[in-house]
Amino acid sequence: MPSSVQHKRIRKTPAARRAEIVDAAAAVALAEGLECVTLRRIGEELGVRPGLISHYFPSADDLVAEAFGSASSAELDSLLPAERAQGTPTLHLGWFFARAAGASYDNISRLWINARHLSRYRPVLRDRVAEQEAAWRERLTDLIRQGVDRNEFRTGDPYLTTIQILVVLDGLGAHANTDTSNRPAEVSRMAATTAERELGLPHGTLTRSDAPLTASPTG
Amino acid sequence: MPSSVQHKRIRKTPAARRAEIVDAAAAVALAEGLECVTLRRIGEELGVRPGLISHYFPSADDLVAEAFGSASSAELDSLLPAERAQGTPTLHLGWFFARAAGASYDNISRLWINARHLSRYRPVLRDRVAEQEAAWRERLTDLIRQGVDRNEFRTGDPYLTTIQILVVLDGLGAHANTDTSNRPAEVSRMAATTAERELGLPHGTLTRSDAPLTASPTG
DNA sequence: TTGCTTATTGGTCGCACACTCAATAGCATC
DNA sequence: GATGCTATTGAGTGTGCGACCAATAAGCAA
Repeated sequence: MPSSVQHKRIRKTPAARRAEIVDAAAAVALAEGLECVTLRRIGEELGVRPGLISHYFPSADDLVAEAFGSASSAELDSLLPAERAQGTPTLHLGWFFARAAGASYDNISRLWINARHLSRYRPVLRDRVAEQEAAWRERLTDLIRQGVDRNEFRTGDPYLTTIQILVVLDGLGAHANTDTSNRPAEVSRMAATTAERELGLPHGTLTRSDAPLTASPTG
Repeated sequence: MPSSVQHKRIRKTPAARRAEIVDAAAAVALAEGLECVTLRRIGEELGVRPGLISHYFPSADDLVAEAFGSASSAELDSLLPAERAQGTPTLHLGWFFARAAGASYDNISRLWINARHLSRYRPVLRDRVAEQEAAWRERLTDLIRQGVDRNEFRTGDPYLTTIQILVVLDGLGAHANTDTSNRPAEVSRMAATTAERELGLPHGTLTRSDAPLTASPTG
């Protein structure tokens, strides 16, 4: 029963192994933080020697950046799908805020704080953070533009509105590592409130309780 | 010329040495980040052996927390003085936003990101962050309450307004390690705009260009 | 089956970190 | 000027990290 330690080598294609490494790194980054994405830790996670991780990522910084990018873009796809099969922009925006205000979003908030801080020391990660920020901005802007086209939203500058919403969201997420428990409801609603104000929507439009808050807009 | 290395011991009182250590740690924390607050680094900063720092702070975590607390509370005193000798609440709030929106505030934003992230792993720091958050909230709430008393501001809930302002401020500060250069003016003004809206002030009241933006409110 | 490519291992090196503790020397006090 | 307290040193421990590299074996192709 040689199940505890792996002596038998398992040889995989570079593409498969690399994907496996990135997935593991993204999972560790989300659950424990980017500081825990080390050659040893990811190697252990996959039952593989640290040198192998080094082989696929000659610089550990690249792996950390890749872990963040992978986790972030996966979350973005889940939160704001690129192609929206069903539902109106208003509904999608409501779903977005419902999830972004929930406790399940805390891991993502933590990851963003983590990445924004670590950006200070790691240029590779800094570039990746900038790239992801652009991706989130673009995805949200697209949704707002579509809402404007359909006369659901009313704003003179969808891009500006997007940034304003994201600033509030960042501000709310900044405290993911501390309290957030005894936070007034008006504060938790701030992102949605901002969106409603800037998009000319009646107050409460984006936080209707009769909407299926937990359901995925595409599923 | 034994000027390069210090072989001569300089013996100070515990209180003086401790204060010296905390000051150096706070400076390093602000300039280079809390991760750089190490026994070696601070010892080198003071021309002293690392063991001495260990003597005053048996756990390095305590020093890191102290460094953050010291830097944060010093900045708070400078930004929102406890006793305001001159100027109205409106003027003080204007000064506050002027400084908080400037580039010189970036180091503070960086420090807060740093501390909020590191809180994830260090309970001692987490407590200190919570303490400082409370202090900032309290100081700003006091200012707003005073403005309400003098009929300069109009809000039903000074505490809630305070939190809303701080959330926006946190959101703006979150990007201190990345771009912030090509940020629309409306975004940079968001904190002041939020305050004006929530306090019933005419738009522009808190960002008047004729106010002495760089002067300290206490002299 | 044989051979070859290369994915994977195992071991090593240097570095930075916190922490411990006996030995030392500055300085106030007498 | 001698004495005692203790602030300060110096040396050492153990851990975890990234990086490097020769040796090995898995699995495909001939």
